[in-house]
Amino acid sequence: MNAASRALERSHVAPNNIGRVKIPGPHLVATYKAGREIYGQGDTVTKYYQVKTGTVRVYRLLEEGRRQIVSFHFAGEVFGVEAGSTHRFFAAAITETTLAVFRQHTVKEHSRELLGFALDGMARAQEHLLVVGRQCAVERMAAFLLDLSHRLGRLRQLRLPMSRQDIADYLGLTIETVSRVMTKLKERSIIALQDTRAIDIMKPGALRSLCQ
Amino acid sequence: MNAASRALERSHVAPNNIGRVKIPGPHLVATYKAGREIYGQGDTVTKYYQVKTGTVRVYRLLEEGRRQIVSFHFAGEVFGVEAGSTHRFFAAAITETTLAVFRQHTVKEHSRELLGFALDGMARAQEHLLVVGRQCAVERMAAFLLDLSHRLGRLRQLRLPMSRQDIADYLGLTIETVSRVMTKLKERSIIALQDTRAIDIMKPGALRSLCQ
DNA sequence: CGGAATCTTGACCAAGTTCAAGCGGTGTGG
DNA sequence: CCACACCGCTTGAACTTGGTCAAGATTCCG
Repeated sequence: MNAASRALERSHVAPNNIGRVKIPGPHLVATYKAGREIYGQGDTVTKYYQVKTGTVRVYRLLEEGRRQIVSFHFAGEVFGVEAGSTHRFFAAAITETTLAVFRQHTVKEHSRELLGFALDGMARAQEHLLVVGRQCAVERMAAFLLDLSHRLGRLRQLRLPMSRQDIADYLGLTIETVSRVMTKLKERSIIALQDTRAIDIMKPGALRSLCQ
Repeated sequence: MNAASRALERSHVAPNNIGRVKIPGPHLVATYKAGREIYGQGDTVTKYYQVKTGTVRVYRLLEEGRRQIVSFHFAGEVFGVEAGSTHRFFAAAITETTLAVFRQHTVKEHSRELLGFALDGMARAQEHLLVVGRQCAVERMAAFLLDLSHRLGRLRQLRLPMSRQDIADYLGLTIETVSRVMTKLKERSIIALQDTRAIDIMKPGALRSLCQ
């Protein structure tokens, strides 16, 4: 297949095209304490949300205590836009979070702006799928850390808002594996840890070559 | 978490809301032989497509010959709508396929209809992610077969348009594992195989209880 | 009929999970 | 102020699932 020979650069989902965009129209601002649920699976869709500060996780609970986190959302990012009339996932604040809340009264008249969010969400889910479907544990962590550093402002120093359990459930791993991979990256001096949540990316190049 | 106690019925992505919809506007009809590429990663996005007959796979090639199939598309389904101006995946015909081809000149004026496709694509990718991230091999196959039977018209008898390799690359497994799981399902009389591509779902209930 | 795909099966192996114990920080109550 | 329990994280050892490698079987065609 000649297609294979084409340049396949890692495509990060355009992080800035809706980044800190101010969405026009009236909205409320709501604050959620860490751990608070924003909406639940089965709830009627009436609003969508833009993170002002904090971090949100969108996830599904499966039987036997399994959980899959579908996406994290940071400042500027939009979530809660869905295909049907009821939410198919749960959303919760990870840290204390403030949200701009928009009414979704007439999806039709907002379709132009919503389209961007939907396409972005689709792209994110697809890239995520790639990582979870075809990469090993180290590659997943590398991809995750790079994505995070991009979305939090291309920083070398990261402060993780989420727990190891959240990371594990996002990457389709166990908490123990996440921990072991962290240790391995630390041993190779690819990252450094101030404490468990404060990560320093020492060798971004090494991370990049790991995940692709 | 009280959220966990809510009814969590398996949410199949609404298969019919854009199913066989006739999209208004001028379009070409194009035919692709089995295996032919429809677009490649990096190509400029100028069109989007609705399958009239046949089956399409959308995928990415990774290093070391790894491949992840992001989605399959059957008659009536739309693909090729993307966030950016270049395609982030490859698309190819699996069997001989005819497509209705729509120009995407002004995304803005089509945003209302495109929104539906984008939301649908997002939902599909998210459900897929769930399967690949948190289910074992048997559960993945079960989910796959059920999804397929829904989308091909809630049939008991399926004719798989794709190879074992395609299924493996869709589910994040190897071809050998797919084969072994098929055999196991056959041994348990949950499915029956006329030939490798013709599947009879004997116990849909058993399949359903397997995948969740 | 022969040759090439495609698929199945088996034996072995490795990555990641499971289970269990220990560490370190934090908060609480005696 | 210290003791103790709790929580999140790390580490180790045993185990399991699915991957790898290799050999056959089956189908598809020319």
